[in-house]
Amino acid sequence: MELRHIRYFLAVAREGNFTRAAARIGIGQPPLSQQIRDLETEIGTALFHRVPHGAELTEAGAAFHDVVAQFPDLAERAIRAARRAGRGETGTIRVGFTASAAFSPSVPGVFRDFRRAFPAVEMTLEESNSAQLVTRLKEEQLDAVFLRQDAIADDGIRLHVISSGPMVVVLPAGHPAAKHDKVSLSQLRDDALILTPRDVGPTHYDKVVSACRNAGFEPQMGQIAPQLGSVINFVAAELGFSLVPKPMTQLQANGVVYREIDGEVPIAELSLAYRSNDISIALRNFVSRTLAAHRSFSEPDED
Amino acid sequence: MELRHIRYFLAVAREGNFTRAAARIGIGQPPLSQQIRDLETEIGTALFHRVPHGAELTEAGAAFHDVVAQFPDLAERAIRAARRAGRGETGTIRVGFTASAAFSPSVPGVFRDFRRAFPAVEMTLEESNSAQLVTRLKEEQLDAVFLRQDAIADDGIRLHVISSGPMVVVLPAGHPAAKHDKVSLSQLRDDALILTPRDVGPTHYDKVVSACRNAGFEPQMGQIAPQLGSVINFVAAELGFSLVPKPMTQLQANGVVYREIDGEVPIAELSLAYRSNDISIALRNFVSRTLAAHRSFSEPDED
DNA sequence: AAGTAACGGATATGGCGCAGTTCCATCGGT
DNA sequence: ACCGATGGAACTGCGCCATATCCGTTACTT
Repeated sequence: MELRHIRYFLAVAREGNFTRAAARIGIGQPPLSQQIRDLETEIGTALFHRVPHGAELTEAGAAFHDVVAQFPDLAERAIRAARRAGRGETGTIRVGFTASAAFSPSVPGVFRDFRRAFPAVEMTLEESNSAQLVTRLKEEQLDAVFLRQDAIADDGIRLHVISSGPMVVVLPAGHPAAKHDKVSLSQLRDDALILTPRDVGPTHYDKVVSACRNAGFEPQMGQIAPQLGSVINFVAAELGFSLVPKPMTQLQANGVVYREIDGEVPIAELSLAYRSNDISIALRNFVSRTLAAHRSFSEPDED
Repeated sequence: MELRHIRYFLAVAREGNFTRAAARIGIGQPPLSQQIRDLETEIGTALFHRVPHGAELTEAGAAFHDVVAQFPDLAERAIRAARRAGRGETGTIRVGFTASAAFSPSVPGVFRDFRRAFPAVEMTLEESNSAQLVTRLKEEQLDAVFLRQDAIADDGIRLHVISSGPMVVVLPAGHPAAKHDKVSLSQLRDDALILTPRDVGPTHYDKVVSACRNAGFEPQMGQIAPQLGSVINFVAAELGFSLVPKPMTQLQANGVVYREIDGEVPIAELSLAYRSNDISIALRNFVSRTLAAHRSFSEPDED
């Protein structure tokens, strides 16, 4: 028995007449009659009761019909499912991001854009710190991560810098330097520097420490902030200052101000990282859309 | 796409290897490779990722597999359903019977036997009087009926007498004639005769009246009993006597005795009636089993 | 009532395309 | 170098479809 037999059977059942069914199918009435006869021989019982004006289903035919009626739709569904999967329109991708990446204007835009383009792809999001994101990426617990890092020392991971921008100073509102639109880092040589632990975000840590050294002073390490939100809170508590990527200015708090840096400005990169092997089609779509989106608005360079 | 393609696809998916799959199917590896290639061309996306040691499903292949994996079982189920229906192993039959038919030893046995032989046939049972059963049979509300009638004047209905037996007298325990093992009907010439209305069971009615006339007296019509159970109750109330088929003796009541008839004994037939056109296979099976069962124990004639 | 036409299914025959066989080349892994 | 696996090419046989025709039933006309 083939799907052809089922299609022919259903056509006759629907028309109640071999001749009309044959016309609808696009073959002649004699081969249709023969194909149904072959099917009845294979099954071993008549499916149609031939009458002068056509044919009616027998009880066996009705029982057969009850099961096979769904075949055409199922066959169509199987083909559509394969096609959609082949285009990456279905599947799952697990994306991680750091807190500061989330404040980037483009990252939420990428999520929104991708959901709209591929609503049937299940995209799960997970916020964590850079080090943990990289670990989970390597352990195949995540498929892609946005993080503020411009390199990952692992051949199995691809990393694209998708945007970059200046860092800014975040300091207490009552700080003398807060009166100025721009702040020279050297003005802060006597203040404590608040950072997240180096092991959770080494790239950011090292860039901030280098910026201070380039401004001529060794930073006095202040309170260690467990996460980014804590950095802002500690600054509000007048425990010191910090440097953050400019998009962080969205995170407003009482007693906190952001100021541009007068002098050499450290740059914060935003990157997309993913494993180089075993990329799903959905992930491939996600990466290419993300890179395309950032090519369109990351040129020319912002500063 | 045909079921052949699906069978081939599932075989490769299962084996992870075209050569082994071909061996399992019973064709060569090259035609299998070509058939899968044809399927992939029709769908428009690769279903397998060819690797040195065989083949793995792509995401499209996995999505396709999720839907088509059920096809072989569904195809088998359709064929089996058709075959069962063709053998009358499924379907519905609606059987009616009179109260006194139910007291026949064989009728419940027929129901039990048929249910065991064809558990998937839905058999519904309905008790009613003869006239109503015949009406419902003609109106296609019932498929077969057991009734105490030896003829039905309707060419569209087939009737088989499946058993017959003597009637017995039912009279009050205190009746003078109750002292004897056998009772001559003429002993009851002065007693009232209790019967169900003629229009609900004309055959029984006429046979009883004839029996009285053959015994030399015109019966005095007593209380009209709306149904058979009422007949026994009225006799218990000493309102008169009646004649019933012998199996009715199972219905015992205080103050009631059954006595065989001394002299010419009227006979009660039990018949199976059904329409002669449009017989379902399940009904055909039911009728043939009922007739076979009664041929085995209705010979020799009981009396 | 008889003859004729129309409708519908089934049988017979021939041809073309497809599925399967056989042989062999290529590639990757051991 | 050898082995296992896939895929290409040539060939063959079978199955599906088209065409012609027959048979049975029903409806219509005379």
